[in-house]
Amino acid sequence: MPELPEVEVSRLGLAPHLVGQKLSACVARRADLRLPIPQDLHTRLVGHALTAIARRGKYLLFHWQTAGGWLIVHLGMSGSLRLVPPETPAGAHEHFDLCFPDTVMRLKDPRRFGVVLWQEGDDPNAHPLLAHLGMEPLSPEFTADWLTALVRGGKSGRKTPIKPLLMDARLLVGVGNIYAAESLFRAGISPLAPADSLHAARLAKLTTAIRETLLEAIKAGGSSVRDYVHSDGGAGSFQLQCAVYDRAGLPCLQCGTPIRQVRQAGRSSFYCPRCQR
DNA sequence: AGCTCAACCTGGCTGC
DNA sequence: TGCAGCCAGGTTGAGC
Repeated sequence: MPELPEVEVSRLGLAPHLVGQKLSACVARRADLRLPIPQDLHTRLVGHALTAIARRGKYLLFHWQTAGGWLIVHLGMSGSLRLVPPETPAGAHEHFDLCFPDTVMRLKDPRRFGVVLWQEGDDPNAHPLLAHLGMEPLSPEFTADWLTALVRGGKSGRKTPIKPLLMDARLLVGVGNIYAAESLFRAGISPLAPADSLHAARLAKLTTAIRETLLEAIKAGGSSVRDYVHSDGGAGSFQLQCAVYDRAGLPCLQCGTPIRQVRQAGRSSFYCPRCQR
């Protein structure tokens, strides 16, 4: 589930309940997810108050100022976080807890592609997994000029299809398979279009489309933030209507042409062959 | 340098 | 009903 909007919605839902609270326990029910879970988190963090929850790309960053570092959480493909009452028994695939006096933040991740890490010091971006991350699409620096320079970059421009380029976290963070597809539809650009074949005006449109798609998804999730964080069902509560993603063979909402599905860089892409060129 | 692909896991759906 | 096969919202490192 988790692309940038889902991570941001989680952050918005968790922060009011957790920031300022003192940690009473930290529980890891297994030694690793995609990577090992640091074993000394309990010792490091118990008794310290959570200072803030930030986000970089799809990473959630829990700042512990008095403990002198950051707890880094990535939800992978199947991860979700929710708040449960203390003493709630952990169910299947619920691998990690941050326990506070009044509530427990519980990480569930069936596929275990997620990550729980510790970064010492003031700068979470010093962590090797964060150090090479690209542009934040919701930052003011994400502009048509930036994207144009990116696709024109290198010796001869980037020939790669635009969709895998958008999903390359070293270039641009937070845009996964769903939002790449939806943004390209909104911009009227085929996912197959070679990146450097797109003129500035179309890239400007794409920049806007990406920002708007992400913001609308956050807003849609935001209206149900409490449900998301508190519900047992968890991740299902996002209301965003997809125009193309997972709609292979169904009529385009704009022109009625059947939505086409192709494979790019090992991932499914969905697009309208008439609306997107 | 730039791009594609396999691998990491489990669960859910489809089709025989 | 059972089971094999395939697919899934991410990321990394290897290989071409």
